[in-house]
Amino acid sequence: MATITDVAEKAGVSIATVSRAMNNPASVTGQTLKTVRDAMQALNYRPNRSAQALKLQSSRTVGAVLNTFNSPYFGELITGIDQALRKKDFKTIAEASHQTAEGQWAAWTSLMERQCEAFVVHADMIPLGQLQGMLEQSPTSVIVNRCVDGFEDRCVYLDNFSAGQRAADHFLAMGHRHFAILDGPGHLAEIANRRSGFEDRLAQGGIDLTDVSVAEVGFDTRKTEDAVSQWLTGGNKVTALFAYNDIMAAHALSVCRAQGVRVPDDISIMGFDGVEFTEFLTPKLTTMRQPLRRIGAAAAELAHGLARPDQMDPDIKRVFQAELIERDSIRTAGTSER
Amino acid sequence: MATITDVAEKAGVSIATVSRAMNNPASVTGQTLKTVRDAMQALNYRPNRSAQALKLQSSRTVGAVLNTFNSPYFGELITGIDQALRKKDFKTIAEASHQTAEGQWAAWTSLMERQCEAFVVHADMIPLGQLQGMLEQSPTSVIVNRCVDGFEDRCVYLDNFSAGQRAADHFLAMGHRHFAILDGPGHLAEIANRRSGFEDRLAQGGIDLTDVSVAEVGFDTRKTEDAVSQWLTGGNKVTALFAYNDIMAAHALSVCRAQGVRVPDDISIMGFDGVEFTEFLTPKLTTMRQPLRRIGAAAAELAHGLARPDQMDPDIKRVFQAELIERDSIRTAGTSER
DNA sequence: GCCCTTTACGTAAACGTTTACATGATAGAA
DNA sequence: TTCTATCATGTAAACGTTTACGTAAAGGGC
Repeated sequence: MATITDVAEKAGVSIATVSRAMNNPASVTGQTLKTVRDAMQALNYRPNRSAQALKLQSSRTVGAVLNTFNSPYFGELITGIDQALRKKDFKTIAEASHQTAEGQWAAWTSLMERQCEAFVVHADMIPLGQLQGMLEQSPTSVIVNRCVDGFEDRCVYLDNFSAGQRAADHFLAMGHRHFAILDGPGHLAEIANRRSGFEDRLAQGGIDLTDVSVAEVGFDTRKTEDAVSQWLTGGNKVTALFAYNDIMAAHALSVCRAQGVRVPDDISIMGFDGVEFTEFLTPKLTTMRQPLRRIGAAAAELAHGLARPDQMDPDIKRVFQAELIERDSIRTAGTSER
Repeated sequence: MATITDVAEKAGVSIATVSRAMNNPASVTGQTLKTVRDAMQALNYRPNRSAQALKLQSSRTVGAVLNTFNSPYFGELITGIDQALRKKDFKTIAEASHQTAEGQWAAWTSLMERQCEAFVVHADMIPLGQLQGMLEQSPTSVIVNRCVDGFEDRCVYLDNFSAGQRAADHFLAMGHRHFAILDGPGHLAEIANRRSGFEDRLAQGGIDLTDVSVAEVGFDTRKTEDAVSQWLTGGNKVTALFAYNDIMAAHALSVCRAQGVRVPDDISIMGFDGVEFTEFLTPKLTTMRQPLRRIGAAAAELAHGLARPDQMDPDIKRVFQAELIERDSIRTAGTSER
């Protein structure tokens, strides 16, 4: 790679002049500017951003810690982050943590070493205390999709409690009384919130929570299938199934189909996340959509603002509401059952 | 951020000793090592990778240019890339090009400026001549999913011609004679290859190619729906539909469902790519699977080998074959039709 | 006890930038 | 013509590392 010195030599000027020609063209004669630009062109010169970052103490980069790259959830999130940052003329570096606490730590610190100026971290596996400690130490880190006590102003997340409530409301309004929950990993605070909201409204609606079947299936699709299968064959008349994400809802749908159980006629299913493929399912899946792109963008803007306090937008939205997408996997209870 | 100088001061040694303590612990006394490590701990020291890269002239990073972040296709690809690089103790930086030639150029050069040592580039929009020029200039760039004349040894891709052939063979073997193709952007070489392969075998099978309906729908889902809708209502008895990707196949499925056309009874559909959600479709989609993760991994290994010729694995696979996943969206022709 | 080897550590240069400051030339005012 | 202000450019230091080289102390062989 050609360096600024090569360009300077070729153009017959000093490296300072080359630097000025790039960063402040007005401060250099038209003639010199042309010579320098020609030299850059001829040598295919590209500035070394590492050197630049070192000198300027600023990399114009924010790092993002994601669980994985190949999920529609994180795909949307990172797209939102990247789009927002692009507008600020910042770059994004993403690292995958593979959903382990160690991976999240490793990715986070790796991004710090790479001189990112701010961070958007999906830190769902890191224990609360440690997370708080890190947030204390790293003033430009923002946590996405988790609300951390004492650092609410540095968290951008979905209001899961309320989302759970509204999911329950919808089922209740459709007349459902017999519930099952395909639950995510219970140690994840936001998943727990969501379920709390759901059960909260169920209880208010007069449902005995001990009658609600809950299977904590985590990310295990096999467990999901077993649980659904059991609900379908057991005599407990579940008519409403709330899944903690769309993938699990899709698996539930498959099990129903395999067992000849009709959706929504025999059982209604609600997904969560609202990712693209839910639209292609049969029936089209009713789901609570997370505005992931906007969440990502808001988190990125917040992170950017933390790194550049003078440009901080004072009213960045931090708490987002899920949106119920009514499609075809839920119908009123009772019609085919009583 | 604490620097190596801070650590050296705190530990009461020179920066050289701190550096050695990190990179070659054996070259330092047990006592000093401990002092230094304590100081690093206390100051929460993280080495500055920019400075390191500058000095070492090596960033241990490869850059990847993708069309987008939120597609299952690129999700799988980048996962493969990242996994392979991780094994070599390299990092990945991905940039999204938004599927435009300018975006691909911008991402590529941006990654060069960020001192990546090698590149995995999805450069489907860059004109051939320019691409060849760039490959000439950048000896550690590898192109993924496109075969560039004269640079075959730096391309890792799917054998699309053969994939098209095998797709046709499958339809033919199932007795189909009336075809429609939902085609991608025709200017994309690999898409064209795929269609050539498909038509090649059709012709060999005695099909008159002028009888094959082709709609070049690109990425436009609306066009897809219109085209399918027309085939379904027209009198031309299409029984076999070959889509250039799974998304378009899913849309085709939706249109069929909306119009009361049964799949596969009335029409058989084959997708392409084999991404995860095809499994959740009804009927489960028969599709040609691209081994994207392996393709990504191979491309990454090749790129790494280019940057580190001494570690180059001489027999990295460059051409991959698609795999037919037989599911439920294709059945033998004739049963319900003649 | 002396010399040589080994060992542990420090000094300083270099990587590619940016920028404060210095310098020399040009132009305008007298 | 001379002095000064302005302007274009050059010089050199600094950013945080690594590492060749230098140096001083310790250890071993006689």
